[in-house]
Amino acid sequence: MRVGQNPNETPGFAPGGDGTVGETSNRFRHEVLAVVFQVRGRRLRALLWQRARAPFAGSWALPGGLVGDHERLGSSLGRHMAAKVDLTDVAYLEQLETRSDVDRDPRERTIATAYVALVSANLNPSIPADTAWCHVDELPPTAFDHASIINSGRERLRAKLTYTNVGYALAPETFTIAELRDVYVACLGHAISATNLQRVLLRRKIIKATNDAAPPPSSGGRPATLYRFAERTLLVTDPFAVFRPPRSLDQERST
Amino acid sequence: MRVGQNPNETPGFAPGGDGTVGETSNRFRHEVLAVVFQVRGRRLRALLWQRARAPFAGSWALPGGLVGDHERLGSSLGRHMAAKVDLTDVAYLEQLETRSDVDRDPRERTIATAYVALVSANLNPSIPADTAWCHVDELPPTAFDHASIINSGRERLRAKLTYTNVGYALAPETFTIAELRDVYVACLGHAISATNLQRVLLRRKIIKATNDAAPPPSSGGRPATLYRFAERTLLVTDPFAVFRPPRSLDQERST
DNA sequence: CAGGTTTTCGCCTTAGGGGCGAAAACCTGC
DNA sequence: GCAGGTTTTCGCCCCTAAGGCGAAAACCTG
Repeated sequence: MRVGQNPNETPGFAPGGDGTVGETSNRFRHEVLAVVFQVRGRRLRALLWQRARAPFAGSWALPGGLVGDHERLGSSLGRHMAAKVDLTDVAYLEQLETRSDVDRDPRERTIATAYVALVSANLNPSIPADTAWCHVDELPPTAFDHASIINSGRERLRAKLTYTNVGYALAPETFTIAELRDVYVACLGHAISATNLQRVLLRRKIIKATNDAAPPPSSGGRPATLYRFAERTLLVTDPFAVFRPPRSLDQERST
Repeated sequence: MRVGQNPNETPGFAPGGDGTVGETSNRFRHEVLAVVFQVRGRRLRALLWQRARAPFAGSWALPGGLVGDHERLGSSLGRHMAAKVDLTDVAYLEQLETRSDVDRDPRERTIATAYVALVSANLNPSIPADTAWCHVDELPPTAFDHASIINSGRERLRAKLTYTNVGYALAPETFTIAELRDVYVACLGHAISATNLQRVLLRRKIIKATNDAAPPPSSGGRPATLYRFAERTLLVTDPFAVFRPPRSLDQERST
């Protein structure tokens, strides 16, 4: 699979100019942005708010804001996100990337560091009137480079879902395999066999069965076992055993 | 495998203070740093330079520098790196992460965006007198938070080496399996069977044999076939077929 | 209790990776 | 030229992870 060039990476850069021409300040506004994902109605959605003022009045933007003088990026993000969503609902947060296009903000040059945040599917946090959970496949008109950032976030989420247990941050505390499948399908964008998902996640010891079962729907059916994630901190399952330390192989780290 | 908490991630943030107290400027110095990796003498090494002036005089630091008013991060990095290494030698560049500790620079608050750069093992670029290729397992005293950044870079490199073809940026144009094995061993830090490496990389179509062979060493031995990477742009090989689109499975993306 | 529905389990197949050990292809020294 | 040493390559077999499918289990309603 060929990977699209991330607009943030610059493999073929040129030494270019001096960078320090004329009167320079070399100080920049810095903002933090959050791509807050949640699965609602079997769709992957991102939290956006509608801008009232220029630039991009009427367009939808990621929650975030300017970094304060004595703030770290993470805590600044927390401060700004608190205005849009209950912070206790954010089960996972990870730095995504930093965007530096000179004119990404038409008012003044602003460097942005984006994060990915995940909210469990069962939560329904109260959000301000100007915000909405937008289906990532049918985004409304977006402001700045936020659409591109959302796409980066989706890619990150998709990747992490396949080789880590981040699902714990998206799924409810307990869930049936069918419900978990819906979460995975929404994030990955393609069909998944519930049978396989169950076997794989069980073998990897990522989820485990509880003693409870979910009541079957009114249409009948066998009651589904409730499962839960074994750990609620990030664990990665190494793929590709070639690149794992071998079980028995003479240590060839000669000097 | 449990993953250490990245110092950059702040899962349990608190809303905290206002961030905008007293006289605020909300403008920050921003620097770019490069973790330039190369495998030399069967060891993974990073390019560092020794600081002559305070702070951290005598300690070793990553190449980089301040971002100019009209520069993007990538081009700024190119400008600064050009002072330490020939840019045409950098075969791969990728943004790593952004550090924002308030006091990571004792002089003035400086936000740093780090990149990972890879240089082919066969190259021997001329570098200034104050720089050196430092073995990542035996780093000299380092300045700022650079040691921590180098470790993040190592982790990124290790991961990407296992599920992409980035090896093309570290290995020579053509190479024997034994030479390639040495590159992988240096980066991953553990023994690897040359037999397996060959089979796996060939099956994944990441490398392919040339018609040439390398002359055997004076000690004798069968001459080794020379291989080359099939592509010299980043390709990822998906692990975990569960999370791949199924070959045949009814599209369950019901609305 | 028959028929419908949903989940779960078991069996088999396929694919990717790992470990040998033999064979191939070169060297040097006698 | 040939024996012995060295390094690479290849073939054979095993193991683990994942996928497909169908039967069985466990519920519902009428």
